Amino acid sequence: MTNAMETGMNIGQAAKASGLPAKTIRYYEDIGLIAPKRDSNGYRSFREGEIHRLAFLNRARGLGFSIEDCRALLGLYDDASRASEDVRRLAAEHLDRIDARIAELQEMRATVAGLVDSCAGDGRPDCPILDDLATGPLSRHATRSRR
Amino acid sequence: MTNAMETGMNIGQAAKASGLPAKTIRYYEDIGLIAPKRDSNGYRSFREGEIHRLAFLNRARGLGFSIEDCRALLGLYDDASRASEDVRRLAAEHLDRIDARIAELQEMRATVAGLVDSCAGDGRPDCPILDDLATGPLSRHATRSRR
DNA sequence: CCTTGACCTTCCACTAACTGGAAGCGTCAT
DNA sequence: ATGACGCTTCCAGTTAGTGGAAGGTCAAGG
Repeated sequence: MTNAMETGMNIGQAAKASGLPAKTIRYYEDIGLIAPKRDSNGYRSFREGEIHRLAFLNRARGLGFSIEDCRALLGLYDDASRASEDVRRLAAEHLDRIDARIAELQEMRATVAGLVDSCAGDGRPDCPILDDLATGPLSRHATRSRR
Repeated sequence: MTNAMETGMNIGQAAKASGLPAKTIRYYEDIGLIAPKRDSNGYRSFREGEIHRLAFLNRARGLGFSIEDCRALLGLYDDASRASEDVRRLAAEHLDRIDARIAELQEMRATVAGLVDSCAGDGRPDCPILDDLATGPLSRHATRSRR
């Protein structure tokens, strides 16, 4: 049997229960993602609902959703009359961003791997990596798509 | 034959020639990556060497090297007695970081793609995405490797 | 009662790599 | 000389926290 009068966890307990560092929890309160009650001594008091929200945030952030995405997701989570379409769209857009980022990184990877391969990596100064950086194509601001 | 008295480009020309925005060039000077001379009117004056360095930076940044990596790479570039080993190691470490990041993103991608697939995305409120976020495993601070 | 140590509080500063904008000269063509 | 640019500096904001200082609170032990 648990106590009838649930007092709520303090931030250290909430951190353990949610998996988030206490600092991060305070930060999330600062930016309005959560709003725990305070005890008479000024300590934050987290109960089931808040812990849940924190775990939700931990998971969403772990999947790479931005803080603003998380804010929107929590809003939808709280809204019983939401349309799952809205949630799905948010996630699908995030998926697209992940895919774009992966593609970008894979392109970098290919180039950098080529450079590493081309370099002897010995004590001599000759280095195709530096040669390439010095004379290779201008990539970033010249060719990368604007958004 | 080019002019015997090279005057040097001003920042706008240097931006065009290097592919970097003027703002970024000023920033690179601030943090000590370049040190262009000044004309009598206070304008920066870039010549071949500086333009080259800027293009080098543009390319290295485009390959994802950090500013500090770039500083080190430029240092090696300037050092005729460098060992290509040092350059190669820098690049190889960067490659490892890229690979780690790609792996991380691919894991996110798989999970997010699964969530998107599972959601009807219609007008009804039922949403497996929110359900998963609310109850799924705590990923980030719970399981991710510390460094 | 007092102290010690582990919590908790707030607030300020710092991170990476820029980007935007304001205020104020310089330059050039009309 | 007037307007349109281009250049200068400096300040602020971006993302998502993290680190640390200064100080209040609480439970246990002496």
